Amino acid sequence: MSTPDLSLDLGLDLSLGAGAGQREDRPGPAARTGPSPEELLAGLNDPQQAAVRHAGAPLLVVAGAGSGKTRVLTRRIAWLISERKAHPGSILAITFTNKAAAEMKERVEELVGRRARLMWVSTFHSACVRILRKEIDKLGYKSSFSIYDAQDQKRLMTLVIKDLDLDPRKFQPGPVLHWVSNHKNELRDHEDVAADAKNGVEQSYAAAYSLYQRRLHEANALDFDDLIMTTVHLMQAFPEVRETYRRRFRHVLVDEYQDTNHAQYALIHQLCADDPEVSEEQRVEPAELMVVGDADQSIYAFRGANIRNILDFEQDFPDATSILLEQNYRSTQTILTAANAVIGHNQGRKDKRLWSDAGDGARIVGYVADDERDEARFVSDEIDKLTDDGHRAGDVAVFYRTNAQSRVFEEVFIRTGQPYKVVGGVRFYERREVRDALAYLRMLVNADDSVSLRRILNVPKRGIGDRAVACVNELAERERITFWEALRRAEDAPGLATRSLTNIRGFVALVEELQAMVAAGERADVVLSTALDKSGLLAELEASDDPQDETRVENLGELVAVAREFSDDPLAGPSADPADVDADLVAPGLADFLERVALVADSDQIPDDDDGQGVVTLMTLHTAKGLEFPTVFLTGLEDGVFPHSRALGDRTELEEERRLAYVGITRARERLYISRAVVRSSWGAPAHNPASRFLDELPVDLVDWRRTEAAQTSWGRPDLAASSPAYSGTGFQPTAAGRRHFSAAAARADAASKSIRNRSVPSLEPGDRVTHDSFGLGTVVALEGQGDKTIASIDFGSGPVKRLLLRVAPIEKL
DNA sequence: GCACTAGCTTTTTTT
DNA sequence: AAGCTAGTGC
Repeated sequence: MSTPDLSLDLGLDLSLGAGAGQREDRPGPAARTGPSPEELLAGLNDPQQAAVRHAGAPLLVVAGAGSGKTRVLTRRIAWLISERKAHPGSILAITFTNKAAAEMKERVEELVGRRARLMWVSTFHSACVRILRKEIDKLGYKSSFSIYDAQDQKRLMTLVIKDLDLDPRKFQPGPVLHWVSNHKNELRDHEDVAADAKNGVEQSYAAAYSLYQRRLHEANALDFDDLIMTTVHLMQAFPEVRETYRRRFRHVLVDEYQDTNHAQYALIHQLCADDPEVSEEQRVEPAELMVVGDADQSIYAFRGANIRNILDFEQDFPDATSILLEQNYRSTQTILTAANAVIGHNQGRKDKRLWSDAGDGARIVGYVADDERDEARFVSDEIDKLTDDGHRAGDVAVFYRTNAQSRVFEEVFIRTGQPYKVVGGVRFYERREVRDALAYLRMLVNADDSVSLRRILNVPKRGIGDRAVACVNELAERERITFWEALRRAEDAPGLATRSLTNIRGFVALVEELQAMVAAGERADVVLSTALDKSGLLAELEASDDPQDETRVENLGELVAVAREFSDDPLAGPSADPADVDADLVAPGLADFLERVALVADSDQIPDDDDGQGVVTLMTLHTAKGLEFPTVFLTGLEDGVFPHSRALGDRTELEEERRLAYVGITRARERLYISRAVVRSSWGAPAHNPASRFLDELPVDLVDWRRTEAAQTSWGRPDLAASSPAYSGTGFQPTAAGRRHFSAAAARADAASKSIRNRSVPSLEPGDRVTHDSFGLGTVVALEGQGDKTIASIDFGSGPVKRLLLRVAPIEKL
């Protein structure tokens, strides 16, 4: 098997050319001599140096939070290239996000120069797509395959369940897909699963898996899990493909190894373990493997990550050695002690204690809020104080367990004028109009993509309804052709109305015109704007008087801008192997753009730290992984919220929540704030949540409680609040989550409601002037409800009229 | 074929 | 609180 890639870089790699180091336009990175060994090891402690220098046997680096693993990874790659003369094209580094990949590449490039671009630094998914684009024709797919995300999967699975006539109450697309996903992560295809089905229910699930997979294939599409599973199956089925990549990648590095699932493990194993199918004389030394991870930060078991991969590394790869990094360079000792204390409550973990010589630093600040709004106000006030003291807002992050919790922070931050950015949540690429636009593009690249095709067939409305679709579908099935082919031959469709036929012809003409543009290699942004224009999608939204559609038009404009930027970026194409001859010369195409869009992660959207003051970043704890901030607010520490209610009854899930807490705490460099709300409205109704059990696991003396429950509930009579009789039925419903803590929760709730009742509800009338603790001066517009359920609508001048529950709102009548 | 509505599920975390 | 489905009336 040849290794063509390795010889192709010379034309590109200016830094190897004679005298290239003298070029004055690009100082530093491309320096001729490259870094000295001393430079590459500078500032690293002993175990870090050992990890950089290690050669030979598989290596596990157990890297505690903040122990400098990114540095170790980048230095090691630079070391491989510059000291061990590894060819950059022979290095495969797997990171958890695209952003991490880009940063790592950049840093290595700073160290060893431009030829670093030949490395593969990417996520598992991107790397697999890259391989599949080249090889998947061997499995009967076309290289232009679509990548289906959760929404596409759901749509397809819904159709499958319907087609199989399964009881929709017993078989919902969500759970079925989850089940399918688990099997794919275990590398079990639909045939394996069908063979093992033990009862009727399992047979139905297996049948759904089967048909779902067939539909995917017909649509020339793969879902997220397929990307990994198919790559592994490809290598298993085609030894020559396996050998190509085994020969090519001499060094494989995997970050966040604790979050790999079985399929990802198998992929690594294919590349880095001995190949039993190859005879002695043909045998190639397997690639050198280094994996980096921390079992205490494993937080993705819910999507198939297998913590055993890291725990069993030494058994899985014979001769493996491991290195432990315990010194933390990020946080104060106070923060680390807190983190150690919490994670110490997990059972059966390898003991590991982070330490720092950065000093104790400030105590952790705690706050018990009345409700989630009060909590957000506290956070906002504290950020205010911090920025007054000269801290940058960009150094502050607010973490929460679920995306829905971002809402209150947004509302309060808008009020207080605190600039912020929410990472993740309702994602840009998941908005309806954006998905419509992308569906056009996807079916232009891959006309078999029936999910996309069906999505846009009648968007905007062009008079092709269910009836017409059914007729065309019938034709497609009868003639065993794709839905798109059937559309083109719509005149053969049985029972199709003339009117529908005309409309379909119009649609087909539109698509063919756009396809011709794509075939001619037109830029992604140009194809996109033409599609928006000629389809009438944009016109329909512009003509609408729904105010939401205005935003939609803006979003589409934004999408065109993203596409333009992408098309202008010569390094953008993620699917192009940088070692391929002309990869550097060919502008990224429409397919590359779609791929980028399909594989973006939330954390890829984190704003770059520009030199200004920056803005506060809001995100879930999961998204926060791998990041660090000088100041961190860890919010919603309530049993039922964090830990999440669905984890409360299960020890392993609870331990995963605890690891999530550990991740959250260890993101903080200098200041950590923890907070919870006594009352939190979720799903409309307010609920009383007991304190998170994780709070009890923190050493008491580390936390400076600014406000405690006693302070808020007693209203000057702490003795009474503490000893009040249990639950008095004032509308309080203990959540399922809180039931275990029933008596404590009940006592707290009772105390809380007492304090509220003790507080005077101001009697107001429309027209009254009031002040609100954070919204300021306002005018009462209307009142509804009676007694302590009274809700006042108040206009605070800026923004929409607020509806506030007087019982809890911090309002004073003027 | 389409617009409208009532009712239902949904949220845990994400590549 | 919002999006999606099924059902109904035009």
